[in-house]
Amino acid sequence: MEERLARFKTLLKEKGMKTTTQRLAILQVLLEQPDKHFTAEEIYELVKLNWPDIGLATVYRNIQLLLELNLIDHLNLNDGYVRYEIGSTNMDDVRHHHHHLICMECGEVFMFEDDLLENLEQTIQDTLGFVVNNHEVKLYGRCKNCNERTEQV
Amino acid sequence: MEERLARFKTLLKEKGMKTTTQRLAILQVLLEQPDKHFTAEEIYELVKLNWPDIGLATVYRNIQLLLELNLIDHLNLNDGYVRYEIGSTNMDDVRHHHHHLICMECGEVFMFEDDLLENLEQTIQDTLGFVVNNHEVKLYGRCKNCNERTEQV
DNA sequence: GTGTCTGCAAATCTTTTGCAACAAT
DNA sequence: ATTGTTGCAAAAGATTTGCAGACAC
Repeated sequence: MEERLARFKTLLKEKGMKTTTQRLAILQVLLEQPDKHFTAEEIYELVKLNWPDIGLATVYRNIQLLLELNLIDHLNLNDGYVRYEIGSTNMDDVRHHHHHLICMECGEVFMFEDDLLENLEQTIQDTLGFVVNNHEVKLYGRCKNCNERTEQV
Repeated sequence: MEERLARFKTLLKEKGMKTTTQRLAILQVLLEQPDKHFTAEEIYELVKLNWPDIGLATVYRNIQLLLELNLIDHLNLNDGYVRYEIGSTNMDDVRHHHHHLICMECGEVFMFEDDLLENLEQTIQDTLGFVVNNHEVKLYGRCKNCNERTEQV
């Protein structure tokens, strides 16, 4: 957790950018709950708890920065908000493909890791000449809790 | 192609809704180019060619309707627009899972059919109790054309 | 004729941008 | 001291909504 903050500071220095309290606070919020998917507004509210003077525009600008530095990923659930979560790429550049299970009943989002698509990607490359760099998988359905609740009726 | 229009009219009648020229024109645009992914604005422009008085709000309202009737699907490329395409569910309720290959160089979107995820869905159901109804897969990379163009440099 | 639908304009809502003050190096 | 960054307010841009007139049935 701390290594990510340190890495962030290094990256900023390399790019001639400044290490501000707001920047660190925003990344910290994402780091603290790695399985959450926050909207910009939610990040704003959380940072405000410790830093009441932060502006929403600052949150947006720094989310953009964190995306460019590949420290966070974005997730679109098609509900009008873009959500953000701590990135999946480690320092050793091993990308853990994690995907999302979205419950259509309660809206909860679960994550799971899987590299099953690698065969498919090779097939696509061989047959279509399309080289796949990254993928995004979302599975929609009903989660365990919601299923159990229904069964009891 | 015509059967879809007929089906649309039937569905409208069943719901006590009216068959308007605008509604048919919008669906027609989507039907005519099933491998395109139009934004609302693009649909609006295309319908205007034959029906210059249509309003953008009407396009949005009827896209919503077509989504609810499951006649079209939406696609989000994270560029600020939602795109729409003719749905994948046939009259016989067989869902052809088609996914999207998005070229990060030229922006072109290709489609491919695949049901490889069915094993995975069963595994998820068995291990997590999450029942998957639908899925969305996007693969990002570089298309054949863009790869060939680079090789020649 | 009745009730839905349309086009227009205004409103909404998320995200971006301009700018003067401010803070990090 | 210099230059990037912030907070605020205004702008932008996609989508939605209210309403009076128009159209389908």
